[in-house]
Amino acid sequence: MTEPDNLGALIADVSHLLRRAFDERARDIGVSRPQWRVLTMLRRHEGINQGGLAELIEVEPITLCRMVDRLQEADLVERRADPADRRAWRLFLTARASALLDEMRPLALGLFDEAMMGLSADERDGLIHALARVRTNLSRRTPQEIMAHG
Amino acid sequence: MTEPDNLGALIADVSHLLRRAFDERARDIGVSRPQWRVLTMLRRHEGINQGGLAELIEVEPITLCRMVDRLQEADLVERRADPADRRAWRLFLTARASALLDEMRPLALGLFDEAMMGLSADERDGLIHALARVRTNLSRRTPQEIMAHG
DNA sequence: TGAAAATAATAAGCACTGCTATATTATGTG
DNA sequence: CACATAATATAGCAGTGCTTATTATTTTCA
Repeated sequence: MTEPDNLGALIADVSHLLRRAFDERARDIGVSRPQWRVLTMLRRHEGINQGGLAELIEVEPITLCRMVDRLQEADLVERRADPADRRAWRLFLTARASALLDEMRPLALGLFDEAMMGLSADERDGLIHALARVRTNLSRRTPQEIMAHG
Repeated sequence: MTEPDNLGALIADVSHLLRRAFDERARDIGVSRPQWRVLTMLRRHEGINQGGLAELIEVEPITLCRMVDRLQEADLVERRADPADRRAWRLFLTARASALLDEMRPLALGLFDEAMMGLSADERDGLIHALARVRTNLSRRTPQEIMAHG
């Protein structure tokens, strides 16, 4: 019964549909999926600098820089001067961002539950395990780094 | 060994990494992942009109309209007047697009193979099956439509 | 039959992703 | 001290995908 389906089309479709579904639900909150990636990663690494965070989410430093511009503009991220390195900013979530992440959490859980509807617990585990492997395969970071930081 | 990983972060990461990997490899060819979605879908439905194709790839008509603008500009898609409905365009791949899809094929297969490296045949089947289910869950189209058209 | 409703495509404009190439400033090393 | 390197930023490009509104055409039904 498995479709003779092409993994490429499948992941392209799923990622498109998931983005749409996420954005629909998050519209009132006003955060995109990539921004949410930044915020959740930052929550686990408050005080990190931009280069480090860029590496964690695997975008170019300039890309993160501009995302942070917008997140700062939206009062979600705060840049504080690094006392030890005058070139660098240290990044922090604002209170507003923490509140927003709390607000989004049930929304996200609901969405992912909806996405996995009809899959057994074993199938869900298998999916998550397989995706984690795919992530490792495509990442430029080492598996250890991913395990350790997200 | 399964990570206590959040499906949302996982799919967000995988879809980001896959986009990056795809775009890197497709750069010389000059087609983005969403454009490739349009072209491969169109190959199976030549002569369809814009509204129909928009529905198949699940974007708004205006979104597809602008994608077709660019694809037409790049000599990849041709708009022909519909003899039966003067409001509508019928869409066709150009010879250049067919050649390009042929060229991309091994590239895409290689990428997806790299993405699934280390997964057994059973795990790959499971992944594809689970993703197909997720796609159905998130789609606005009926499962029958998806099965029938892609 | 002829006015109203629906449909196909598009225009204008917004916010965003993510990139390359380059510049600025600061740090560290031989 | 000079030079390489690092952290960030500016400018500009091409693209996604949306909302709202407009034009032309076709369909519906009173």
